Amino acid sequence: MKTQLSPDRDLSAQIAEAIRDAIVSGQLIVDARLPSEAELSDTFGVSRPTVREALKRLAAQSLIRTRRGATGGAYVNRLSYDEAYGQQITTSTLLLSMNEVDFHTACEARFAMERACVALSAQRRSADHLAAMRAEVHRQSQPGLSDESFCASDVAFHRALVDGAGNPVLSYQLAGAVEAMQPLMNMITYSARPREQIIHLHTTLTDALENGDAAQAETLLTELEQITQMLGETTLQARAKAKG
Amino acid sequence: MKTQLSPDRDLSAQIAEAIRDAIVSGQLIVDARLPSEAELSDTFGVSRPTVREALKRLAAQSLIRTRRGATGGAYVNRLSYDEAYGQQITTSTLLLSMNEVDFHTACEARFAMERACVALSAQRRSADHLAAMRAEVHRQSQPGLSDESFCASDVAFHRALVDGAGNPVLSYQLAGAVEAMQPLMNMITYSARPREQIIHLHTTLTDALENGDAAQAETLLTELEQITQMLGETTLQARAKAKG
DNA sequence: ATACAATTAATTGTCTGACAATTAAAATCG
DNA sequence: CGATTTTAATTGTCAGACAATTAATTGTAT
Repeated sequence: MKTQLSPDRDLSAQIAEAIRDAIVSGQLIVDARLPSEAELSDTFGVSRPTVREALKRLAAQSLIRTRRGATGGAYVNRLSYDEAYGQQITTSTLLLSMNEVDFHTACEARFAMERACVALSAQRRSADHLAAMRAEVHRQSQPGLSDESFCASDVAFHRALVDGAGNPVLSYQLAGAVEAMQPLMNMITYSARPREQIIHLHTTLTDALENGDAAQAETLLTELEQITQMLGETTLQARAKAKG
Repeated sequence: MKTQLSPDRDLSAQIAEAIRDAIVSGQLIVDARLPSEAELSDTFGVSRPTVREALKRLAAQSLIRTRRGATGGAYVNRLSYDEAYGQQITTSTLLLSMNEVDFHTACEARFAMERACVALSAQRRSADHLAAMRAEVHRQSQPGLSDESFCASDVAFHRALVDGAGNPVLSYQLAGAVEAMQPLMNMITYSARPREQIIHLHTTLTDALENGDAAQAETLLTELEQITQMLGETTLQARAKAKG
């Protein structure tokens, strides 16, 4: 662990960086215990508050966890898929909202990525995945469902589709991306007619995966994208009209 | 901003959460200035070090930036694509290394996602993208190139391919994913024969994009994946042999 | 000897108060 | 009016203290 600090940059940031490097490079392995705050103060030649600020930076990225008490201290955290999702989602969500990504771009990206794993899903999806998808389709066809709930169910449907590919890396990347786009997708108002269309496409898509027909599944996803794009456009136009 | 803190959880974590919520929900907009540390201490009823730990947590996620001086303070940060990349890459890299994702899975995910945008690239790639790709192919054919450099150039090539899709969301998601897999891809040793094959596929792939032939581009990517998978397997077998 | 209780030590969490460094604005002076 | 100095506000860092928590150790009674 590098202990040479330059005095002109934030000390806590440099210390956090040094420890992060040690973790990423494998010098500090999972569940390894870091020196106590007092020891770190000594080795880096800074005060304990400064060390603590550094440790909080790392804790914010789920790189370490801390525990009080006799055998307490800071331990290198095994980054779980769930934690990683969470961070990716907040990051992506902020990125999309702050940089004013338009609906069209977000939608295009989402469906492009989904098409990426539909071929694998057609080969590997389990009965559980198909059941989960059909369950969501059923929920979507319930009368009186709010737009938000319909949208949430839509996400769950696509999540099952993605998980069907049986590749955790793909699931991780896509789930993060799809969830991050939720705020944008949530702007849509789903009236009765498009809901019918979407539900029909979802049903057919599930059938296609059951039959291992990847090509048809891709075509159906493209159709879904077109409907979604149209709905988004309509919604935006309606808003612009209400505004002006 | 919620100021009600429960005494049994980390105060700095709760404060960070409260401010983060205010940012994500839009109560605090980009470039808004947070109250000074002294003011935050008062409103939350905690000491300044505690407030500072909370702010460092947010800074670690690039949610705020701080500046010293008269008009200094903590400001809500506009998350840039670069910062978001950086965070996604460290998170994904750690996730892959700590959870022992195998080469096959990582490789499959990478190429699946690349196929996701090749269709768009075939439509939209500019002359600049094609030029960048050809430049990397040229570098790859230089004699005496180290495996690591070859690999880095490979990433640059695929990065140009992805950017060619002209969708910043797609670029962001994919660039992060591809870079995170670098440590795994770097294990490969590229001997002369596979290099030739790869370079040939890269050239043909560039041509396909230039001609707008999406179908052929996808096929070529699949061939590239097969070669990469084979190389990975060979490398791993060689390592296992050397070990045992 | 064993089960249970009290003590102890190590460690993080928090507070107080102080001073240094930095920065922009305000005041001063030529 | 322009350049320089002063001032005020703010973050960065430090030192020392005490509270809270936790596990190990010690002590004690059965």
